[in-house]
Amino acid sequence: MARESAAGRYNAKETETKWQRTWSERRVFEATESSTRPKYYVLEMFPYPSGRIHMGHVRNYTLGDVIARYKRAQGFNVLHPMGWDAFGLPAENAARDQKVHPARWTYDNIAAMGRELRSMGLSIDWSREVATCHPEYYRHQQALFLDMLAAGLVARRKSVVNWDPVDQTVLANEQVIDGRGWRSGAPVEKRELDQWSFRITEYSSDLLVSIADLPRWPERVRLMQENWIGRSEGMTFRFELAGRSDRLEVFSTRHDTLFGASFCAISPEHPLARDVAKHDPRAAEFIAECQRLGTSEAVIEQAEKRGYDTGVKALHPFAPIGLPVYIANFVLMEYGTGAIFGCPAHDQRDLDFARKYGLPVRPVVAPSGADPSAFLIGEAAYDGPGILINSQFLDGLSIEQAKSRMADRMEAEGLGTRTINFRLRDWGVSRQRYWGCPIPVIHCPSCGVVPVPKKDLPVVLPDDVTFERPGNPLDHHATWKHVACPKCGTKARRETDTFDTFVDSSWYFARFCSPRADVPVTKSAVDYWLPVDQYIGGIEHAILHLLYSRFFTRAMRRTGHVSLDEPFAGLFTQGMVLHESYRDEQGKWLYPEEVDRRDDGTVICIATRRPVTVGRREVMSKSKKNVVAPGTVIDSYGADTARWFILSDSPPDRDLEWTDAGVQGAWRFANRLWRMITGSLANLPAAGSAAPATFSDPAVTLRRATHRAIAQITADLDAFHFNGAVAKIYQLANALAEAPQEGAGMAWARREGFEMIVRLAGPMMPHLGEELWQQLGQKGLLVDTAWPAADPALVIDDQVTMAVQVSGKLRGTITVARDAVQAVLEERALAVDNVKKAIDGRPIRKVVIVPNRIVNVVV
RNA sequence: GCCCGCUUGGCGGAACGGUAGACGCAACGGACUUAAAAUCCGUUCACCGCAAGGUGGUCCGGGUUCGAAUCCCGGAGCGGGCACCA
Repeated sequence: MARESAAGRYNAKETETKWQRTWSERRVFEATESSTRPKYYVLEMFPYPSGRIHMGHVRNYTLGDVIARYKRAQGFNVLHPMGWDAFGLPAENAARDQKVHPARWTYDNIAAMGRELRSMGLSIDWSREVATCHPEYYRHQQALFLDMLAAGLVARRKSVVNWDPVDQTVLANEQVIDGRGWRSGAPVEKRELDQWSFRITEYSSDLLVSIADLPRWPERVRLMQENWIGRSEGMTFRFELAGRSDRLEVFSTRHDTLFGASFCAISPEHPLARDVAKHDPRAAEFIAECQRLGTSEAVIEQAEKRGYDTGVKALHPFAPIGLPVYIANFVLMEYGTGAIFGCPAHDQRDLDFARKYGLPVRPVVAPSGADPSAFLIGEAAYDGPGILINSQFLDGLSIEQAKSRMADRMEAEGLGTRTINFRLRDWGVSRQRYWGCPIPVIHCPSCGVVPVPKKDLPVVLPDDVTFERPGNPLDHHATWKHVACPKCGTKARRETDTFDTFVDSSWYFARFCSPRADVPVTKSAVDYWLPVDQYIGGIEHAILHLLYSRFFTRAMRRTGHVSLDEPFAGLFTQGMVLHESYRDEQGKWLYPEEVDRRDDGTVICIATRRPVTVGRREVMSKSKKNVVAPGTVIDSYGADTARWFILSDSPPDRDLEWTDAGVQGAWRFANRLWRMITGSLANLPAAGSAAPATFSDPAVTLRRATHRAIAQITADLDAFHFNGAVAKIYQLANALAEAPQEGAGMAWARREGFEMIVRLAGPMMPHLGEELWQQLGQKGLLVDTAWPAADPALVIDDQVTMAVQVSGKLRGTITVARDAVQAVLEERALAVDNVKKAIDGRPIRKVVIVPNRIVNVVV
C-alpha cells in the first residue's frame, strides 16, 4: 500500500537502491588522512550483533549520520566508521540452546545486520569495519594488555563472583534472579576467585578532575561519573578490640561524630568476621546468609538491613566505652576498609539499625540555637549543620572545626590519618567464559605468571569446544590450555579466563583510525583522527563504558600508543524507543501487526476479532512483543521515511514513541516534497541562472522564509535540535506551497527555495535529497555540495510585533520598526484600547522593555 | 536503598526568565471523485461570550521576579545506572 508504483509517485525502493550504489561505487564515504580540510570524527556506539537491528539502532545511527553528513557538507574531512561488539554472553546462550557454534552464530548475525544497516543509507566508511571477535582485532587487544601488564597497570587479586553450585558456573548479575541461578534455580553463593584487574583506581583523581575538560558532554553524565568515582575526604583510624590483639580499621567522613558512636559494623567478607565465624557457628550461618544475596550492589542495598553481634567490643579511643561489633549485610568490603562505626543520631541508616537492635542514640551535633539537653532524635537522624555537644574536646565547635580538631588529635596520637577515599574500585576483567578475548598469560609452576611473548600472539580461541558441560569450555578443552612455559619450557597452563567485553569496546574507536595496521594503532592515524569529535549512544552507557574508555585511553597513552587522555570530546546521549503494548483477553502479548485499530478507536486482534487491551508505552522488548522491525518499515516506506520520522517528533535525548501514524506522516511529507518539486520543474529557470534585478513583494517574502530557514536549521543542527530542524523544513515547505507562481523574480525565488529545502533536508533524507538534486538539474552529488549560507539581509525583519503587557498580563500587541526607542514604544503601547482599559486610570509605576519583544506597563 | 534524569492540549512536542501550545499526528467540517484512496482548504487547550473580549491553564504545594513551563525549596509519578547484559 505504501509503495506507489503509479507514474509520478516517488519510488523510494528504487531510488534508495540507486543512490546507495552510487555512493558505494564512487567510494564517497571512505576517509583518508591526506586532506587539507579539518578532520571530524563521528562515532556511534557499535552494536552487539544480536541478529536483527532494532529501532534503538536505527535511531542511534540516524542521529550520527545526520551529523556526519552535515559536517561533511560544512567542509570537514569526516571519519564515520562502523564495527561489531561481537563477544558476549548471548552467543554462548545460543550455543547452548540452539546447538550452534558462537562464532557461526555471531558471523551470521553480523552479515544479516550489516545488510540491514546498509539499507539505511548511512554515510559509513565500510572499508574500516572491524569485529571484536576476529583474531585480527583481539590480537592487538592482547598486545595492549601485555603492554599494560609491563607498565604496572594490571593486578592479580581475589574478587568475588556469583557462583551457581549446581551448574558449577559463574553467573552474571542478570543471571541471578531473586538470589537463585536463572537455569538451575539453586541459591547462589559468593565465591572468591583469583582474577585479573586493571588498576583504574590509579587514575581515580585524574578521571575525576578531567571531567572538567569535557564541556561537550551532557551535564548529567558528568555528574553521574563524578558520583561514581566518589571522592570523599575523611579519616582512616583504628579501634583497639577488647581481649584481642588485632585492631579494627575504619574509614569515616563523619569522624566529628565519634562521640556519638554506638556500634561498629563490618562486612561479611571482613577478616574479623571470618575469624569470629571460625568458632561461632551462628556467625558463620549469618555470613552464609549474606553470601546468598549475590554480588549485586542494588540487591544488597535493597535487602533488609541486618546485623549479627559478634560479641567483640571495639574500644572508643577517647571514652571508656566498648562498642559492639556487628557483622552487617549492608557494609561493602570493597569500599573504604570494609568497616564503619555507626552514629545513629546523625545517619539515617545507622539510626534504623540502632532502633532495630536496641543500641543507644546519642546526639552529638545540635542545630545552633537548640538547647543541647533538650535536643533529641526521634524517627529522623539529624544530618544538618550545627554545633558539637556531648563530645569532650569538640564541644562548641562547628562540624568542620570538629573534623579538623579530631583529625589533628588522632594524627598526633598515632591513631589514624586524614584520608582521601574513592568509591571507584579496580576493574575486574577476568571472565570464566568461552566467547571472549583470551587473556594472554601462562601459569608456570616454577616461573609463576608468564606473559605470552608478543611474537606468539594472537592466542586464538579453539573452535572445537562443547557447551554440554557446565563451566568454562576453555577449561574443559582437552589440549588448548596445556603449553610449555615460554621462560623455562616446563609444562604450564594457559590462562583460561577471557576478558570482560567492556575491554573490547574500550579502544575500538582508536582501532578505527588504522583498522588494518599490524600494531594496535598507527600513531600518525590516531594523532590525526582522535579524539572522537562526536560520540553518540544510549544513556545506559553513561558510566561504565565511558569511564573504562577514558581509563583505557590513559593506559594507551602511558604505554605509548596514543598522545591524549580523553577519547570523546563531544558526547550525545539519545533516549530510547518506545511502543504501545497489546494483550488479548487471556493476557497474552500480541505483536503490533497482530492487532487492528478500528475507526471507533477500539483495538482488536486480527485473528480472533476479539478486543485487545492497549498497554502504556514502554521500551520495545521482545518479551512484551511491542517491537517494530526496522526492516519491515524500510521495505514498505524506505529508509528516508524511517529516518525522517525518527528525527521529526521527539528531541533526540528524550524517549521516542514509535507510531504508525507518525511514520505515515513522514511518508506523506517525502511524497509532498517530491510532488512539489518535480511538479514545478517546467516553470523554473535553469539551474545556475543569475538572480533577477527585481523581486515582487511575495518573492521577497518567500526568499525571507528560505533564508530564515537556512539560518534556523543550521542553528538547530548545531544544537542537536533535529526535531526543530524538521519543523522548520515543514515551515519552508508550507511557504513554498503558499507562494504564488507569478510575479517579478518569483520563479527564481522558488528555485532558490526548492534547492535550499533539498540541501537542508539532505542529511536527514539523503536518498530523496540526492534524487531531487539531480531532478533540479544539478550535475554533482548532493553529498559533495557545500552547506548553504543565509543572506543576513534576508534573515532579519525590519518590522517586529511586540507584546504589550499590563503588570505582566498580555493585553495586546503592536507592530513597530525594529529597535524602536523607548518613547515611541511607550506611546504606541499606551494607545492600545485594551491596554488603556486594563490600566483603568491607575498610575504607572514603571515600564519594562525587552527590546523587540515586550513592553510591560507596571501599575 | 543510593546516584542521575524526565513530567506542557486527545497524542509527539515548541518556547535566550518575556505573546504558552511553533511544527507534526489524530479528530471534525468542507472541496475534488460514480466511489474509495491520494490530494487540497478550514477548525481544534478548557470555560464564559453573538462578538470584541474575559477567566483559568505547563505533575502537586510553596517561594523569588514587573514577568516563571523555565530559577529556588518541598513532594508525587515514571524512567536510566548500581561494577559479570551490552
